[in-house]
Formats: sequence, C-alpha cells, structure tokens
Amino acid sequence: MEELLKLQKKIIPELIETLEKRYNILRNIYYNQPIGRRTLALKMNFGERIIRTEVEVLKKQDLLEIQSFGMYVTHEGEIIIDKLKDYVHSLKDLKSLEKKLEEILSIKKVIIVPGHYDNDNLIIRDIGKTSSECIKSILKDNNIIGITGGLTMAQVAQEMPYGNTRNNILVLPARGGLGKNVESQANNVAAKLAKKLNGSYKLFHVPDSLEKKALDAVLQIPEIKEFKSLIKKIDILVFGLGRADEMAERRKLPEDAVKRIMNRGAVAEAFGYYFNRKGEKVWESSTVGLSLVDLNNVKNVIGIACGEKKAEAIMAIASLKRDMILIIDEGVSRKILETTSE
Amino acid sequence: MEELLKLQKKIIPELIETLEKRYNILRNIYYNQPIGRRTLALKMNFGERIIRTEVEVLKKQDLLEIQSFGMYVTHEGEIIIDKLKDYVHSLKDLKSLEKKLEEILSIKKVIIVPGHYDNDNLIIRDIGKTSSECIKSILKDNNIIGITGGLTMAQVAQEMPYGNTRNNILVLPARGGLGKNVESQANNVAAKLAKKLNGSYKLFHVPDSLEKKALDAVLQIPEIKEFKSLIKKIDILVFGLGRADEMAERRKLPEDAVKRIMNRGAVAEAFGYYFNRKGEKVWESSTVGLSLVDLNNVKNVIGIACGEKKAEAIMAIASLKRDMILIIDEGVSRKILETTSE
DNA sequence: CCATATGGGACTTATTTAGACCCGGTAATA
DNA sequence: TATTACCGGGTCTAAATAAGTCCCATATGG
Repeated sequence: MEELLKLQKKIIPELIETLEKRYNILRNIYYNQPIGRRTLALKMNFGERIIRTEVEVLKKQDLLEIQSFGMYVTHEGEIIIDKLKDYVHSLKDLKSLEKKLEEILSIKKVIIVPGHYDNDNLIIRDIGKTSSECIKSILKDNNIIGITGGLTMAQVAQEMPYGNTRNNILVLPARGGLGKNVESQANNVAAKLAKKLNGSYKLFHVPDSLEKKALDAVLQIPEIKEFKSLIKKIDILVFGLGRADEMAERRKLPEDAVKRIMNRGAVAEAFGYYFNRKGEKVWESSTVGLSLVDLNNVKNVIGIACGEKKAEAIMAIASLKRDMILIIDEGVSRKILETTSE
Repeated sequence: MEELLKLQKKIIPELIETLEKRYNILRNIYYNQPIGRRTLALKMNFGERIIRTEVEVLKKQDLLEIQSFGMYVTHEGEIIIDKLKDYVHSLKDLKSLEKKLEEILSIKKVIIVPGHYDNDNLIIRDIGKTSSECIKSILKDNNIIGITGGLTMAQVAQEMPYGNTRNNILVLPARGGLGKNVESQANNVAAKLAKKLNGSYKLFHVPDSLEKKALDAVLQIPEIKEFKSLIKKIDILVFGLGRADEMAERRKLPEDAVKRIMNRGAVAEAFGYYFNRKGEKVWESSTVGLSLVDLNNVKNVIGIACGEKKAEAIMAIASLKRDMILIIDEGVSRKILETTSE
C-alpha cells in the first residue's frame, strides 16, 4: 500500500492536497451537522464558493446530502470518513515524520495525529481518540491509570469507547482540580475515564495551590496518605502538556510567583511542575499528587499535546523521560521540526 | 489496496482520469523517445498545449527530462511506468470487468489489458507482454506450442522475454504463412517465439489456400504427415482472432468465395476457419494445419484480440471452446459489454 | 548546407474557478 | 405575530487557469 501511495504522489502530486481538503470538509460537516455553506466556510476559513464546489463533488458522490436545513453526511460518507482516517496518516507519510521526531526528541515513541490543531479545532477529537486507543493497547488487568486535567484529557476520556476487555482498572487524578470548567478537572476526567473502562476511581479533593502549613497538615490525613501510596503504583500515566505562562495564569498564581517562575526560564508545565527548556524543574506547585520521583517509576507515560504554540513545551518535557509516548498533532510536530532545523 | 482505491475513487473521482492521462503520456514518450511535444501531441490526439502542461508536471516530478533533441523518460520514470502498469488494472477495476465478461461469454478466463487499442496502438505491446506472461505461466517442460500469424502474434513473440526456465519446448505454426509482412507470418512468429523460449521449431511451407487436388497431394508428403501428427499433440495453442471480412480480404480469396463466406453470416476467423455469430463453422480454408477436431483436444487455448471492431468476432469465437483464455484490450471488452447489454 | 524537428517564449482565447451578491423559504425566537 | 438568523439556490462578475496558436533560435542528421 505504501508503494501505491508513493507512486500516486509521484504522478499526481496534487492528490494529497485535494484529498485532504475534501476529507476535512466532509469531517467538519460531520462533526457540525446539520450545517450550512456559509457557517462552514467561516469555520474552516475558506471562501464560501470553494466550499460550494467541493460540496457539489461530495454530493455527487453521495457522501453528503443537502436539505433546506443544512448539509449532513450520509451513512456512506461516515464510513468514508472513518476509513480515510487510517489512510491519511500513510498518505502524508507521517510515519517518517514520527521517526524523525523520535530522533530529534530522543524519545521512545511519537504518535502524530494528522491535521493542524490551530486551523481545525476538531483535531482535538482525533487526538483524544488516538490517545484512547493507545491507552487501551497497553492497558492490562488490575492496572492503575493516573490522568491529569485539561481540555485535551477530557477529550481523551470522551473518546474512550465503552466496554472494556480489562478487569479491575483503577483511575486516579494525578493531581487536584484546576480551572473553571468542571468537565475538564482531573477528578471529573478520571471519573469519566473509569466509567468508560468499567473500572473504579478515587477522587482527590485538595485544592491546587496550598500554603505550606496547610499542605503539611493535609498530608497527615490518612486518606491522603493512602492516595499518595496509590499514586506510586500508577502503571499508566496520561498527562496533558502545557505552556508555563498559560498554566501559571490559568492556575491564578499570585503575580509575583508568576514572575519568579518565568524569570527562571520556565516554558513547560506538566502535572504541577514547571520546567525550563532543558527540562529542568524550576518550580513546583505546592500540592499533593504525582512527584517527579514517582514519575521515574511509572512504566507507561503518555504525554499529549496539540497546537503549534506548545512546540517549545513539548521539546522541554521530552527530555524529562526518554521512554515516554508522545501524542501530538501534525501541526506542532512540523513546527518542532522547523525550529530544530534552523 | 483495493479498498484504498475505492476510497480514493469516492472522494477524488477525477483521480483515475488524471492518472491515466499522465501515465499514457509518460508511456508514449517512453516508447517513442526521444520525441517532441508536437509529434507526441499528434500521435496521442491531444492538443500541443495540453501535452505541454502535463509534461511540465512530469518533468517537475523528475519522471522525464527535456533536452533540445526531445523528451525522454528518466530511470525513475521507467520504474514508475512499470509499477504503475500493475496498479492501473486495479485502479480501473478491470477485475470485475473480467468477471462480467467471463459470465457473458461463458468462458473460463478473460484477461483484460488496460487501454483502448483504437486510441493508442501501443496497447498492442501490452497485450503482447501480458500474453507472453500468460503463456509462460502455463508452460511446462516438453510442451508443444502452436501459434498462428498476424501482427498481434508477432508482438507476443516480440515481448516474450529471453531466458526460459522450461526445457525442450517445440513451437509450431498452427497453419501456413499469410500476409505480405514476412515478420508476422506464422512461420516467423513460431521461429521467433522458439528462439525466445530457448526451444526448437518446425516450419510449415504450404501456402494458405490450395486447390483440393493439390491439397490432397501435399497431405501425402511424409513431412507433412509428421507435421499433422505433431499438431495433434499441441499443448498450448495461441491464436489471433480476426474479423471474417478482413481476413478474407487479407487472404486474397477470390471474390465469389468471399461473397459466399459472407453470405453464410461469417463474422469471425481463427486458424483458417470462418464462423458465424453462433460460433458455427461456415467455411474452412483448404489448407493444412490445426483442425477443429484437434482444437477440442488442446488443453490450453489462448485467444488474443484487440480493437473495438473485433467485438463481434470475439463473441462468436467464445462459444467455440468454453475453457479458453481470452486476452483482449479494455476498449473491445467495454464494447462487448455495451452491445450485449443493449 | 539544408531540411526537419526540437524546446522555449509569448500572445490570445476558452474554460474553469472563486468571489459577492440577492432571493425565497424556514424555523426558532422575541 | 413579527423578527431574526440561517438555509440552499441562482446569478453576475472578476480572477485565475488551461488551452490554442504561432514564432524563433537551435540542434541534429543526412
């Protein structure tokens, strides 16, 4: 199959572009149906007319239908979307891109999801789906999963299919809650994921940023102690990867703390730690949860991120744990390649 | 792979057209190189400009080079041509077309060579190559091959690669010489094929149309008798398939004989016999060679034809021997489908 | 040296594609 | 009930692309 694609690319170089364009349009309709031309054009940053011509082709191919209330994907179209997803990866030769990044970042495995998150926010769904498949593939009976919060993690739980084959799965939030959106708090994500996996979960009701005294006190609570010991047994850690500046702001840290963190060259954040470009810890949230020492003992670490602006953060985190699996979108992966080759 | 092609065809319907166009241009350049734009345009029945644009693409892809003395295909281009050949068959879904024709014609096997002979005479080369591969695939040690004359058969011998793995092959002309072109006479074809197969051959010096008396006399010659007995042992018969009217004319039969043949509804000719639409013999050349009775005893019969005008003849001959292999071009195969579905 | 075929350039004309509207309908909403 | 926002479809115009046509300097082979 790979060979056929190479042949086609040679003799019809414009193929990939067209295919991707149509695929994206079809996908966008599917995820937003029913939707009209103009709204779609606006959402995809295309001209109205260009949407129109492409839609006409897709309609003629019976991949979508047009009615007075909008366009929607036919059953055949759904199948095409699903199957095409697997091929788009090959078509774009993302496998070789993955290999390159694994080398550059000195990381065990990089999984690239086709598409540019910055242009198409729907990509986060694919990232969620791919991540959930990745988790399922390494999940074993009696495993403990640790997961952080964030929109991306919420999406991972969202896309995880029901009906699991593994028994006795326990899901823990890797750290306390965060952010305004209840849905994307680590607790909720963990609960949702556990439900999907037909497993159990434990919640973790400790605010993110505590004063030292309070923290020490909290650590004495038996339940928290038990939690800490459970966290040390995590088999699979799934975490979202953030920019230091954004996370500091989102956590609503005091202004002077933010300044201090940034002055120390922080670029990346993950499970409460802030790192500089070299992946060195420059700050640590005073909270209860997974520690850097614990991290080293986790067998399966899966870092997930999307968006070009995360490039620097990804590069920093990569040096943190060499045998991690990194799941990112195509856009940021190309960005990383670009910045490192300069 | 089949699935990928289906997907692509669904979402990029224009793909096949473009691919075929470029492939054909590349092929035509290859077979005529070095060649110029205008000559090629003339040969392919395209506008000069259209050739130009396509050639520009192919050049950009390093599939061909352009120099002052003309265009020629690069090494990479050659590889592409060769590999693409296999895919074009799948791309056009000729396999299902073959199956359909096998049903319609009630024949064991139909092999369709992509392309339209009437538009592109180079197709005869592909037919030759495909046929030679077919022959090689069923050829065994000590086999006797019978082959008729004609341009197509000459091409079969031409495209047969040197260096055979089988031993002690004998090639016989299925009948006497025919036509003005020495190259394409059955004798020469047999000799050439034998050489390619590293085997031996026997020639057959009897004119095509003899009077009855002369014929009887000839049949008494020991060499001819031996020949007749050898012909009965043919393992593989390869024959070209012709229109009755054309063959009668080419054989320079007397006018009244032609009239009589045609009046009896003759539409097809093969190895000296003329058949009506139902495949019934309506005339027989008075010559020495393979008989209809002999035909029934041949294990492997390969009929080869190309060009839309052969459609009727092919349909007639098909009913002659159900377990034959038919090798035809895409053009005539679609024509047959068309006429039978009316 | 000449006849012929070559690619490249340049111009005009067709064709396709994209942009920018408007229109009548519809469905939810105020 | 009036309104508003969005829907597909129609249509005109501008832009871009593709195609047709001719010319020219040149290389090649007789």
